[in-house]
Amino acid sequence: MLFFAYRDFTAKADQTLAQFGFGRAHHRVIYFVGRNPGMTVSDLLGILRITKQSLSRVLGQLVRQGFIIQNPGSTDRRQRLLSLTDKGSELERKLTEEQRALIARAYRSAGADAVEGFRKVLLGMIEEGDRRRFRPSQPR
Amino acid sequence: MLFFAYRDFTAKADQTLAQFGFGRAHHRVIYFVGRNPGMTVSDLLGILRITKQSLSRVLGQLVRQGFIIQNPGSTDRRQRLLSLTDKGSELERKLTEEQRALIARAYRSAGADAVEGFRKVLLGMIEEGDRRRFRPSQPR
DNA sequence: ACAAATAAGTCAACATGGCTGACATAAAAT
DNA sequence: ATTTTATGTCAGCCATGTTGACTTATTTGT
Repeated sequence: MLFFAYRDFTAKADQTLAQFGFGRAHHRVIYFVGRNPGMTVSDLLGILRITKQSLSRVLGQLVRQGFIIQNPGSTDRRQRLLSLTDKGSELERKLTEEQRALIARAYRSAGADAVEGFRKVLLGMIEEGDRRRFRPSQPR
Repeated sequence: MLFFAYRDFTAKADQTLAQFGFGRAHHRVIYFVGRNPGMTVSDLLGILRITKQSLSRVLGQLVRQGFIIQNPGSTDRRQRLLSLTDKGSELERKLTEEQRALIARAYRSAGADAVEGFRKVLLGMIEEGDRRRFRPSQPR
């Protein structure tokens, strides 16, 4: 079920991304930066669990094409804090909108109790250390 | 949440697969053939939503290395019905066992009601045509 | 103050698993 | 007898992962 749900969850966004010459890897970056403005590159690497060489390819494209900006950290100036530009936010909204619609439909047809259960089980599948992201209203 | 859950759900199996020189694509084939013994290549293509050229690469390896056998269809002899060999079943069990443990843990900590909700929501996310696979005890 | 550690980036080469397009074969359907 | 279908194959391209080696700027620790 997870396979089917994930397959269908990503299908539409993938189409939209293709129009920009982007792939799912770009979407992940846009998504997480959008939800954690000012996050560091290390943070992102820790979430995605890919190498910095892999990340740098997609991140570099997004920066060069003006979807993401990097600002030096205020306390630690080695860091390059990531945020979406307006252009980046627009794309993020567009992509997430489609997925939100799909999720919303599933939520409506399943009911509020089901949604709570859904989140509970998903949370239980996630590695201990990352669960806190979903507890109060922590970074996602 | 889906991203994190999927990431962690696949992590362990990916390690095991790597020991065999396989990837996630092989796992998908082994998984679906294991649950639908005697399925056709077309069936599998329809589930995975990839091209036959992509499938043939991984399927070919699995067949040549004796994890899957192909038998001509009885009514339609153009078909090559797919099943796991004993060797294939063994690998399938090994892979699924790890994932089953993870799911079981999540289920236990979330409770039976949550599980029902989880399945309901997932089902709602899946494209209409594929939902029937999960209704009674149809092919998955 | 200096050495070591850290955050980020870069170059190069390689692997996996998607894709398109063209074509082949056997069997079934018309 | 012809066309369609199920499957497979070859060749080449692209996206996105990997390792390994090395650079630069900045911070940390002694």
